[in-house]
Amino acid sequence: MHDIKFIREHPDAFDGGLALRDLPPQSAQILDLDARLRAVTTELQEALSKRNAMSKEIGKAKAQKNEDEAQRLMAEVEAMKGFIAEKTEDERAFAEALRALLMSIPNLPDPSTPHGLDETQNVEIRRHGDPKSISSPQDHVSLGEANGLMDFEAAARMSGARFVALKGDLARLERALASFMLDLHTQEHGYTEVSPPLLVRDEAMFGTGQLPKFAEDQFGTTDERWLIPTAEVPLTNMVYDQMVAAADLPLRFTAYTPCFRKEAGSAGRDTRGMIRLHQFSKVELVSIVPPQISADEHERMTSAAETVLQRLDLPYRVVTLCTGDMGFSAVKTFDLEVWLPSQAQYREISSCSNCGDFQARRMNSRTKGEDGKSQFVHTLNGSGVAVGRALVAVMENYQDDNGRIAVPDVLQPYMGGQSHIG
RNA sequence: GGAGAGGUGGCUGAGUGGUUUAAAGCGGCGGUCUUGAAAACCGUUGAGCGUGGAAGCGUUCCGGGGGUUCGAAUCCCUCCCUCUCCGCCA
Repeated sequence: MHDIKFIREHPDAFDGGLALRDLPPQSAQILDLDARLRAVTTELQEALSKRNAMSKEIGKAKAQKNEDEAQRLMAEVEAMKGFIAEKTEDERAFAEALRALLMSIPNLPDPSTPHGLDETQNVEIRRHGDPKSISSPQDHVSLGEANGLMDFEAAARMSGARFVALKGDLARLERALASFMLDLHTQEHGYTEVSPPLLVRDEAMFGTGQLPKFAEDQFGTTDERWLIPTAEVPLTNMVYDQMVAAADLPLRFTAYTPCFRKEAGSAGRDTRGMIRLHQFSKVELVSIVPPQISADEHERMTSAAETVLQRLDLPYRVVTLCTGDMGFSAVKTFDLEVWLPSQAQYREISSCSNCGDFQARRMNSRTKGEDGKSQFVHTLNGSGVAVGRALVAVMENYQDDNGRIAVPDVLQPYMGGQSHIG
């Protein structure tokens, strides 16, 4: 949600931000609507002011038993009713139109975000670890199915394409990964573990920006709720419509949840394996912070996510998303991409975004600044990390020539000391 | 699912048709006192929008939406949420 005052004062900067996302300028249309809204608001307020004053006179006249005067005034106010009703409706319509327009426009990129059309123009900023040389690596599907631990066919029979059933040690490895990540973030990075609702209302989805534009990507329920596409939604909405005490900030939440996505625009992409499913699990990180520290918190959060890959000894790189690849609500996004031997490339395993006050405006989540004035908080979210893809990465990077998978050292305590799978 | 009670500013909470568009308390801020602090006392303190150089003036907001009325926190309808009891249930 954009600040109309900012657009009034800096229309060129606003359109410049949209241009970075390759969107046409919209400030002129917005400001025209804003001007019409303000004109009708002024008209309405003048009429209401007059009505209120006369209503008080009626009260006085009645108290003085001056019925004739009261009747005369009542007739006069009643004559105003049509005008007030008309202007009230006009104001409502303009305000709704303006709101709908502002709601549909994505966040403005940070000046440091590189300009680009798509993921090919993301900018690598660092690498960590060297890919091991594995001769003719198998992909995770072959490894999993050979061991009888990954069953796409059973999943397809009951649920259709883009689902999987993990079994035995692989199911346990997924749980081990999640436990490891949660313990790391809660014990070393100051995050509070949350077990949140997985079904949310419209308002929550509007708050974080999935609605109104991206309804086709979401699974809705028959009672007008939505399956969460990421725990970012419930974790960020923990402060929905709240005045958060400054002393409580920053709030740092983490959760391990399933995520549900229709992948409507992804037909034909990543159809093999666990890379792109309708249901996957993820450990999410969310920070709610005072505005002035969100850039630092963004680095901190990214670093927390990186620690997961470092402890798992998985080679990865960090990229800054270009404007064309960045999500709707983000000001700036870092992606972590993990090395997948079977594809001989880095694939996204985490996305860490600073949303500035964009989501907070939508949620009406505020705090008191040092000047005592209320201000919108800043929100950040990041995967810490995607558990399904981490499972894929561990399988492929830890495979040996016989198709066995070594259990990473940090996961062995979560696997009852087991050192290999398969 | 059934019955009942509720939802008021950052928080607690009074207020059942008008002449204060929300009492009081807590919290916050400022001050007096003090070496400093605490306590006590005094003052001050909601948000949004419009208008204006500013002071100010106006307007909206008492869970959301709609209605009745000259006028609604207050009356009516509807939805949401919370609590209590009953039913069902992991």
